[in-house]
Amino acid sequence: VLHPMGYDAFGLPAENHAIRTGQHPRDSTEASIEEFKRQFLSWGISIDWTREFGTHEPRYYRWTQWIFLRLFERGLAYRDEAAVNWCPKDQTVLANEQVIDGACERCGTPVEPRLLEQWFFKITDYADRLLDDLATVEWPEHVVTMQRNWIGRSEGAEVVFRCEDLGTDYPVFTTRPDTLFGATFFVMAPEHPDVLRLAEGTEHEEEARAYVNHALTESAEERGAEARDKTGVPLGRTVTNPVNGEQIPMFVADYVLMEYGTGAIMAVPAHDERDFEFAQKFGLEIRRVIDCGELPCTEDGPLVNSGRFDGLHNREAFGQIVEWLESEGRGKPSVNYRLRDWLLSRQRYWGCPIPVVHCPACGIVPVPDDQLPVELPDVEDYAPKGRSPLAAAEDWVRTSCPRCGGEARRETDTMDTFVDSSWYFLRYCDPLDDSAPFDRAVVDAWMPVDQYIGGVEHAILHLMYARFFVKALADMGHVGFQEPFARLFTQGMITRDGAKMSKSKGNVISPREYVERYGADTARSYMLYIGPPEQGADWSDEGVSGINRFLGRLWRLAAETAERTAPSESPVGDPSPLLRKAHWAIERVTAGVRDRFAFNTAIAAVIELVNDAYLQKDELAGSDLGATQLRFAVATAGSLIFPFAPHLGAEVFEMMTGRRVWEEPWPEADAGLLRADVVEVVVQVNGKLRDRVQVPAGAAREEQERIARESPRLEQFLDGGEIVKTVVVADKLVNFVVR
RNA sequence: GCGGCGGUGGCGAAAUUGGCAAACGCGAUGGACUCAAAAUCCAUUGCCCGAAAGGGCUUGCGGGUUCGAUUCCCGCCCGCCGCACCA
Repeated sequence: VLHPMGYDAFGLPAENHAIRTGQHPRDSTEASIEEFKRQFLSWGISIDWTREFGTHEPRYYRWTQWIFLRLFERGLAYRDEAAVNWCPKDQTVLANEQVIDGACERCGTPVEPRLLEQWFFKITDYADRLLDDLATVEWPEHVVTMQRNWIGRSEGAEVVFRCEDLGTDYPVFTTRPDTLFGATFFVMAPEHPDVLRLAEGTEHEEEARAYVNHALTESAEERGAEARDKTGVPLGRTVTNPVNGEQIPMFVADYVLMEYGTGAIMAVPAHDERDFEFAQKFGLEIRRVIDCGELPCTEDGPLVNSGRFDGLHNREAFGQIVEWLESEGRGKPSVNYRLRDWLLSRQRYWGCPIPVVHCPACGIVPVPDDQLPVELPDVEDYAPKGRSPLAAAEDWVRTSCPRCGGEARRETDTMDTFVDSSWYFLRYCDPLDDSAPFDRAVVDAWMPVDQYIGGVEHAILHLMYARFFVKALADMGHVGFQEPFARLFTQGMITRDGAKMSKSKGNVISPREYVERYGADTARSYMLYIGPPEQGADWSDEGVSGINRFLGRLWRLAAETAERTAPSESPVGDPSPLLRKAHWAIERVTAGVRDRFAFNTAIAAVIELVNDAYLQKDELAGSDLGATQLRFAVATAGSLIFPFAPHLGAEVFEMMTGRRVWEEPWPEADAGLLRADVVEVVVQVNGKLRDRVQVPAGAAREEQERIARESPRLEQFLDGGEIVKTVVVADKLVNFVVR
């Protein structure tokens, strides 16, 4: 098992903290890392420290830049002007994935649209593979669903509507080509470049201009507000519906989005709720073309009012209409995605510099590999101002063009931190390599990660970006696998009074306090005992004392046993109930941890073992045979609790055996001792519990039924009725069905 | 609206494949030890009726399948999370 530790150190939170406290982000980041490390050590967590690194170290980000250049060479990193999400508080651009309900993920400020030159990764090229390969990983269903929805693949058709007045063609994307005969109007997004040109010279020109201007100033949040009334303005033009030649009116309306499809739609009010609402408001024709339910209806059914396709089921008409359009040159099958390219440039200081220079003669020129890393320079003022603070480092910015040698300027944007974290797991495999990001043979040996663990908050962002990086690296031959994380476990979050812990809310529980008060063993065990790890929990102090008491009990039991009994080899003689319990606990802990991450019930099993030992210790300590079994049981409790409470577990084990638990193999349950000789069998009448009887384990069905039938308490419940059926479950239960 | 997860004692929770509902812990109550307290140890603790023996009820609500349902199916209610005018 590779057990590394590292720090995703670049980024906005680190920088904002530094600005607030007036320190250089490097200093505050490194101080935080020291504190983290000190805590990990005090918790007694086993980590391979030879592999430790931070993503802010030049030795690491040199290779982040190297990967960027490889993506650039393949056209997977490109620069483009785009309407982007701008956070006015953090003074930076955000990725789509970092905009939550129209607000900045980091600070909650509503984002504004801005048109800027930015760097993008072409993740959309991988949309289909990112979607299809979800079938090859063992991930929780909800995470797979979230990724699938985020990619948002829709199959449909592109259909061309022609505006005869201007002589221009407008393609639209539709998932419902079967409803084309019901298209009674046409709508464009306010951002569509042709909108104002279309309205020009018509009676609606002024109105359209005002509408577009207003729409462009609105934030995504305002515009996307739920249950908002449909608005729009006619453009005074028509387009031709290609299936029937009808002239249908054009509108501009903000319910159509420029980012999706072509920024224009055909509207079928009879079979689309949004178009229906718009048509009602503007008094437009609503024409039914599918015989389904009450309008608007999106159900299936036979076509009507659809010319020669009448009577055909809409699912069949779907393909036939597209085929016909294609033969006429007015349409073709098409696939659309919700996924957008990944905007990776940030106008901030504390990030990995983008390794390119801008040359007046050669344009954008990549920095050659042998000049990497492009080191982040120290600047006086790194507070955000809308352009990157690096632009102020004039000495650093001015450079020569690697291609022509002339004067050039460095790129001053830095990378989104998600770039840094998209390949760190590869570096963990080979962290000391200074000649390459990693050696392919080493990475291929370790990867993919057999068991990845993280919070659901990474379901889309990190987990999508890392998958994209691995696929791109695989295509370039740098790695020999397609998916980075074979199995995923999403642990829950520990909240405080139902809220996420945060310094600004002042509701942070520091583990340090508990380590100091109770010791690391109690703090660790309690965290794991509080509930199932996938579920998360609200923190409460109630219960910490229970675990602390238990560990104290185990300690005193070991001390007393060491005093009262002599060291011995493995237990011999007839098994006591305690010896059986010890093997039962081995099985519970082993299977629970291995198969289900059921740490809470694993700890409960060890508690049961210790409780039983308390009740049986006086009896067992009295005989030589019993003493060996008692020692074994206590030593077993020590080794089973070792993964959770390592300090105490190791001490207990050593007191009982004189050996070091971490040098021993994990205990194995003796299958023979897991099965009792006599089992308690439940006796039911009509499914109701009426008695319990002792039956030899593994008894024949007839034998088990006979013993149950002889139960003295049974008679009153049979009450003279006739037994019509008897259900026997071996070693468990007998149910008499009485009429 | 769509998708996902969840709802079990006073509380955190457990129940492996449809087979004893509530393991384990917290809290509470009683007892032992102590001058006393803390710590520790022992016992009781789902709800209702009953002096007890015993009986009845109980996994958000209503149905269903089954000898038997916390578990499977159908229909609701509530909570949390994600997406959301995606054509």
